[in-house]
Amino acid sequence: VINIEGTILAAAKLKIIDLSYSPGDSVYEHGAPAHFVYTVDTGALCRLRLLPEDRRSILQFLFPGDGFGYEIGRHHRDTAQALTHTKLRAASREALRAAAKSNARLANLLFAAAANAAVVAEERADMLRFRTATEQIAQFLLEMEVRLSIRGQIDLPMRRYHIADYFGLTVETVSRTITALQREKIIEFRDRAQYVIRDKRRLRQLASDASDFEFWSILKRPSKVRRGRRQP
Amino acid sequence: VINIEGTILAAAKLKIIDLSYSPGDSVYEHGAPAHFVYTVDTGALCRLRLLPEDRRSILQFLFPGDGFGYEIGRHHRDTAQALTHTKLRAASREALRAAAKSNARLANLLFAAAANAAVVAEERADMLRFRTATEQIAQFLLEMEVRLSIRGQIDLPMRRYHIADYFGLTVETVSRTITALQREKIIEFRDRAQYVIRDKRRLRQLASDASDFEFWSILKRPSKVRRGRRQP
DNA sequence: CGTGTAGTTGATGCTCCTCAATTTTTGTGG
DNA sequence: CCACAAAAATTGAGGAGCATCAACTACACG
Repeated sequence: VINIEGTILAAAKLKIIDLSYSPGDSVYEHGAPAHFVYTVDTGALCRLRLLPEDRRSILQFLFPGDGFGYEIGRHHRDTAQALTHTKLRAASREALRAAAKSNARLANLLFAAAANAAVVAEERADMLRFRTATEQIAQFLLEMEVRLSIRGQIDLPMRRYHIADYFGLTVETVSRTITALQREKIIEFRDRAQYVIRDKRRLRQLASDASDFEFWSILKRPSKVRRGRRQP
Repeated sequence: VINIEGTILAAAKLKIIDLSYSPGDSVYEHGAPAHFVYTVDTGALCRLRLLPEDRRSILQFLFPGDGFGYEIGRHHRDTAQALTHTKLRAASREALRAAAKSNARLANLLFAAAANAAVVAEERADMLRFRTATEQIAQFLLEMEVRLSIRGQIDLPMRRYHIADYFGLTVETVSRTITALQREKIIEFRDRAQYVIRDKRRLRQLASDASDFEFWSILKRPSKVRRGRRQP
């Protein structure tokens, strides 16, 4: 949940362990004892939760600099999974807690990190409530550019179904939306992972309001556009 | 965001101010300088955010014992509004911060409160993603019973549109759902505010899975297809 | 080569929203 | 206390957005 960054671990003067994971590996699983806190050195991960009926909910994608793994209770409430080859640095949660007990400065850093996490989580709840699929995915593509782009080229570490589970959509909707954005020449995918933003102004506009984006009609354009109403 | 409870304020030995509000009064508004943190003594409030196009988003309902108003930055990011006659206790945010700087125990209490707020916010984001209107409202009615019931009778301090803005639904959907629950004799409303839970078992069941609830049963045939399967 | 996984595309329909009309409740002044 | 206006809540019809189901393509890997 909470972004325990490298600066915090340095302030605590804790012993750091280096870890390495391959795509698909779990750093920890739901229900496991929460012994460590982690920060991402290189690579990409996601925090997820399994729901009834084979659904998954992805809480967060994690990139270099992000922290995760801190729990209030004794056990992890989520699962952390590597998306690519990933290197982490870990420190003992108990040692961190013990250090915070006598070190007011450290405790205040932790407080600030947790308060920030709460704000971010509330913002996200807001996003999920009111934005359409197109708005959310446009926003997502913009954010991934900020974090991942190399000379304008973005290499997505996650699959379509990760994006779907992050927003509570289906893979079909994600696919259709991305296809529509390509047809409009707003983005361009070289393969399934690599893309370039061609029209950032329109993408930004879509991220804030997709109401004038005629999503389905664009998809149906090759064939005749049927506006005929369904019979009751 | 963060639940700064009375116990925390007591630990900080801060000067406490007593405040009183009438229904509709704002405790603070979006953009105002964040000078104080508050705990609810009596009454009910909500934290909300105004969105484009006359939409509102209610982040949280607040009842006796709940804390609110703490901000990371210098200004409030939300608005806090009284729903009923309300009494609050307030303390200076700066004084709290200053006390935490030298008091590691206090700083750790603040950290725990913030970490808890982050967990709650993440849970809520999850709720909003995957649950239907019926599931969310059933859950809501159960939670209000826990916090507000007096001898089995619940007196809702909020309007229908507050509930709608809390879940990102419309008042019409909230109204239809509540009417359906009454029709099924699961709950019973005396007036718009006061209700009694008549069949808690079924309400609990609906809160976790409303797929077999024949919601539009009067108008439409029930569907036997459940949402959310993903199997080849 | 088959087999499996990821992704795309199409047809159909459920859930909830929008708009509009109506009823009920609340608040105010005579 | 009632009359009246304003606000809140309910009800109905129809449509938008996304899910579901199904079929198909593309690619990886033994």
